[in-house]
Amino acid sequence: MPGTKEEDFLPLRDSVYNKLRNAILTGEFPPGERLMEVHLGDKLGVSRTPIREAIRMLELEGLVTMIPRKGAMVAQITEKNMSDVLEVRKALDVLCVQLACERITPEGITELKKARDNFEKAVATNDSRIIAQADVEFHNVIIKATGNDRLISLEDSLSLPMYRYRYEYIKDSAGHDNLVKEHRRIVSAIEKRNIPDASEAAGEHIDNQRRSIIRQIRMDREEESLGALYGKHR
Amino acid sequence: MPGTKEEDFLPLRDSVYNKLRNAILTGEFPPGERLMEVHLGDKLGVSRTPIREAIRMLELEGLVTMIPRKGAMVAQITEKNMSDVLEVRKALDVLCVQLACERITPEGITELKKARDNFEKAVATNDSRIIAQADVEFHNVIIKATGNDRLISLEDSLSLPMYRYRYEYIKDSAGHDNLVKEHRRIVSAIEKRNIPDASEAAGEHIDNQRRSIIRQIRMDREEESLGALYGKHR
DNA sequence: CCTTCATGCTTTGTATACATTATCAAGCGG
DNA sequence: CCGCTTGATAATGTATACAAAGCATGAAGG
Repeated sequence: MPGTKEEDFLPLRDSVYNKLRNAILTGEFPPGERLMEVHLGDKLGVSRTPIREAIRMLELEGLVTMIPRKGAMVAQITEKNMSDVLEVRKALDVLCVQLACERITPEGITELKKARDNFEKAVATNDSRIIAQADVEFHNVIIKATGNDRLISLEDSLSLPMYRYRYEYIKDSAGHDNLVKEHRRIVSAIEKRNIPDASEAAGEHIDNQRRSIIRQIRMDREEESLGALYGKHR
Repeated sequence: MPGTKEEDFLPLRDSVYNKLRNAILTGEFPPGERLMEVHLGDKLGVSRTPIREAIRMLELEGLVTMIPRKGAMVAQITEKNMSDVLEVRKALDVLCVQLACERITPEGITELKKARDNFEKAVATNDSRIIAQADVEFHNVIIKATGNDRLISLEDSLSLPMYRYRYEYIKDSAGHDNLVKEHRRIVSAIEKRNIPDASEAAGEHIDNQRRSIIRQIRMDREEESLGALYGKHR
């Protein structure tokens, strides 16, 4: 009884996809790591076919880069790259709260408040992992409230590349009070269906995230250069 | 010497992808058509493997729907679906012109004006195919001017589903004067780097498109019902 | 000593064979 | 006559075998 979940019922390619995605997001597979089909298939106990399909999915989400006849590697995280994603996400997050203002149902509002409270409880634990999880769920409630399926899937895939920085972002943000305040403001604006206020709050929320992530990337880069100086590379 | 282009050098999966995409966009494969791997492979003279990979790509772009263990079919176009896409595209198109206002180079402006003039010349021909092509190129200039790679690829894939309606949209829009006027306004606003004006113009541009496409979908649906009444189905 | 070409190994691209599952129809039973 | 079960069939899921291309290594020649 391996898997211990319903994992046994979903196709191998999805199972492989989940495993690879996790490995990338947690940093087990660092940027630049080559993804070789036979090797991975060997490691995961499946053939090349599901591996290939999983890698294709990851490519479309921007987590891996493929070069024809050369192979796939974990996508490099550049400042430009992340900046591009965040620019788009800002526009879409603002759209999300706007649509949520217009369309959220009373049940949705209840759910949203619950997610907000949940987040505050998570913050109290001071455990990055729990906080990150609660944060994702909070945003998912808003996104779902838009009722726009395309928007939902886009937000999902644009969030992925940043999860590699989520823990640091959570840890970093000096005192989580800011996050809590921002969430409260968003909830209150959506509840009052105040579109301008909600838009502004969502925009600032992303801007803060951007600042934190960009700083993190710059730190990583410096660390890397230092490592190179000391011959730690290779 | 088939292909007559460099098609012979790109992987089979990409070649298959292009062919299938075209067949869907031109309506040769109507919505609901099942895409069976063996059949397609037989028809195109390749094995199932490249077919599968091409279908996966099309799925990620929303042109086909896959159901595990059941197969793939050409995505149904519903009003909701198209409305969802257009809602997102409005936000992204507005973002495009905003960024273009900030970042476009003098060469970009020259190129933009050229694209605008080109479009007006295309309109003069009164040939839907030429007009549609010029319209796409005009928008591509703006999108490229943003310098945001992620935005570029997103716009690309969100435009695809609507190409199925592009010809009708072009034909439909009562006198193309409106389109010409809108393009002129956008160009002028970008040139002056007037973000509010550019945003408004881009927003209206999409709203017009939305109206036209929604109308078209409703007409299609009625036609379909009529066909059913007369027993034309199946 | 450097450059270049050839050769072999590694890896991806493609085809095909085998396994599994969903669908449909026919037959049996109520 | 209706419904359930069961089996045949056809399609997808997965594995593997074969082809071709890229890259590195090394040897030979200048």
